[in-house]
Amino acid sequence: MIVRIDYNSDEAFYVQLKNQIIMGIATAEIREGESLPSVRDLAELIGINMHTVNKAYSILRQEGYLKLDRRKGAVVSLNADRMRAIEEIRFQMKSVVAKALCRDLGAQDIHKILDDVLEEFYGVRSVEH
Amino acid sequence: MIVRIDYNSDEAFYVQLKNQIIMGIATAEIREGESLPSVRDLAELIGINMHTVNKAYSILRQEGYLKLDRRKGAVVSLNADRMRAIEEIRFQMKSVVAKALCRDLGAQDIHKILDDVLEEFYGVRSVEH
DNA sequence: TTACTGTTATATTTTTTGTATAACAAATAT
DNA sequence: ATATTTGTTATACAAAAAATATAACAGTAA
Repeated sequence: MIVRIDYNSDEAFYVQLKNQIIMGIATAEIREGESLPSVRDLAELIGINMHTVNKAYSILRQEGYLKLDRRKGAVVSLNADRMRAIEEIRFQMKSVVAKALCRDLGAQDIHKILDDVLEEFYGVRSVEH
Repeated sequence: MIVRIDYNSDEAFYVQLKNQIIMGIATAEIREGESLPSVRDLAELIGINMHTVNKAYSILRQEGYLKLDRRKGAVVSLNADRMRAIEEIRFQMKSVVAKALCRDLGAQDIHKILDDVLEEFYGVRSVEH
């Protein structure tokens, strides 16, 4: 699992980390049941504070991506409220579509972009989800 | 143009405002050449500070959604670098797709969501873009 | 003139973010 | 049993971002 923090980004460290872990789960780099590095290890690995990693992990648990266990550490466990998750996805999709429409992209154009991104993901994924 | 600030959101006021204006342009509630309320008016209308509105307007200009004119105020003017805009759209689309894949949504499911959102937009739009 | 535009400057307060040090309880390993 | 490692919590602090407040300027329009 490759994690890279962009110090020049306008996104907070914990947000970048959170999103990259979601990417890792989506691409099956990290699979359900597997553990992530401990908060201390990952913090030292990427050169940030322990509590920043802990914040990302906590939010990922709250949003239903992880299960935090003292025994095994942070384990991928996708048991979120699926309805709530899809609502959030719709909300974000709406934002993307709005920007696309502003640039005079049509429905076909946006579907094409979605297909490109999907292909990018499927190409990376080692096993079907 | 309806603008609504969610005080409980984790998004900054100026980000919420920025996104809602983009939505307004996408749905053609505000059309190219039309003016938005002045920074002072909009600030008072939604109950936030003038500078917060000004920040949203400035960023929207920088990202190529508005043209700011002392005469006419903030005018919708979509003359952004299209390549750059589409890159940004792809980046955000990638984030959406990642979350969707984590919830075991397939390509068809995501295309369906996209279609729903598009229909929502087209339904609202008074004239073709 | 008078009033309105975006814009800039300055200052202050509040919130968020990131870091630092420390400790606790549960589980694991040696 | 001892030592180590887990997530977790608490506290404190510094830095940055966000939001507000007041004021002023230059261009425009009625």
